[in-house]
Amino acid sequence: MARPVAPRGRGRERVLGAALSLFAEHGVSGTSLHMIAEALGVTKAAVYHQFRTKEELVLAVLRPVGDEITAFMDAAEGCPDGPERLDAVVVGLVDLVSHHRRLTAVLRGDPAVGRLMRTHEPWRSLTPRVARALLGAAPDPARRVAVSMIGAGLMLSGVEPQLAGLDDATLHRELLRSARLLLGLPAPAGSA
Amino acid sequence: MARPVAPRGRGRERVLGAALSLFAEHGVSGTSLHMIAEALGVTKAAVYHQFRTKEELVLAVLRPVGDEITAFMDAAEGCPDGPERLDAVVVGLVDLVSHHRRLTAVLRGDPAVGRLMRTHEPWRSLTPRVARALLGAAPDPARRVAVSMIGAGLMLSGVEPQLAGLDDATLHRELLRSARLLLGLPAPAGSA
DNA sequence: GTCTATAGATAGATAGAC
DNA sequence: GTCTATCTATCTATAGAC
Repeated sequence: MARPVAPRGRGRERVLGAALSLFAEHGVSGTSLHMIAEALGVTKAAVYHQFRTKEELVLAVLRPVGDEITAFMDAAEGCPDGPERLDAVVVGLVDLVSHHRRLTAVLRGDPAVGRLMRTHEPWRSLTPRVARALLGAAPDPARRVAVSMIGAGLMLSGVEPQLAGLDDATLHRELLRSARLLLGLPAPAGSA
Repeated sequence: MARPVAPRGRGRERVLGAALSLFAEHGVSGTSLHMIAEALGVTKAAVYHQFRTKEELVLAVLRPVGDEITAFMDAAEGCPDGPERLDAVVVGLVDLVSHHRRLTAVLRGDPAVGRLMRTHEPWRSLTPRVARALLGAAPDPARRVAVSMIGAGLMLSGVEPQLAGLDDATLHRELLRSARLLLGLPAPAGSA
């Protein structure tokens, strides 16, 4: 409709890349538009040409993660409730962290991002869906704590210096093992 | 020595309490001295009378946690290296989180605090001590991931909404169970 | 698409009166 | 110990030239 076909050229992607790097290092609140512009060798005004507000920029940075979560949640909710669906969600989250190691860390940690996610789609509806899938219908305290630890551990693993040396495949394998262990999920038949 | 006996009166404690609440809700970077002063019904200048800089205030807020970590690390390092020492450190950390539920969340998450801890004592020397005790001499990837998940899970549990309803004792029990599970530590004989 | 320039708000921090 | 007042720097955001 009113949306011009190609508002997202090369410039837009460059801004998103620089913003992600700086968000991961300094947090969203600790990153100014001046810092982003400086990293690109341009001025703030050039960044504002691509994104009308900082909020819009943050949401654009987070968007690939939201898309991927939506995709695997749609798929997981296709199978009946139970351990299989739970495992599918866990695998989806671990895939996500492996694909976007620095990006996922932006989600947790900064309360400003948390507020953004509580007020904007797709996060507003996505967050409860994921929580519900992991917790089940009537979670006991043990399950609540396990889910909390998995969420925190997955999201912060992208910026944990101790894990920086691990390659994606190793990180994926060990995160999945730990998450399944916490949830009491058996390793599937095909795994080593 | 040169330290006057009572620089820390009631006013100082009030500032620390308000700062902690706001740090836990908005993060350190997201909390201004104006917000702290407003919560106390005073002006910024009154806060600056108690703490010369924001950095000094943040370090003062974190101090009780540093003291407690120092104490249990000193005790744990008294016993020989091995599963017993490891378990002692884990118990110390879980105790800590239960004692200072909101406070521990300030430690992780905000990169500004991370930088502060890398440059100021006791954190500068304390952080590697804890990491070394949890990781052991030659940690494999599995151990690294488990330790990372424990660290993230413990520290963020204080602000996780899903856990807000749990009382301290329940939180303590379940965090300890999960942490031991991840590390392959057997529950001690006396536990239920 | 990028720039200069600037507005308006707010940050951390200080000076000095009471 | 708290205040008013102020400084300086930086923040988000906008206007308008090139």
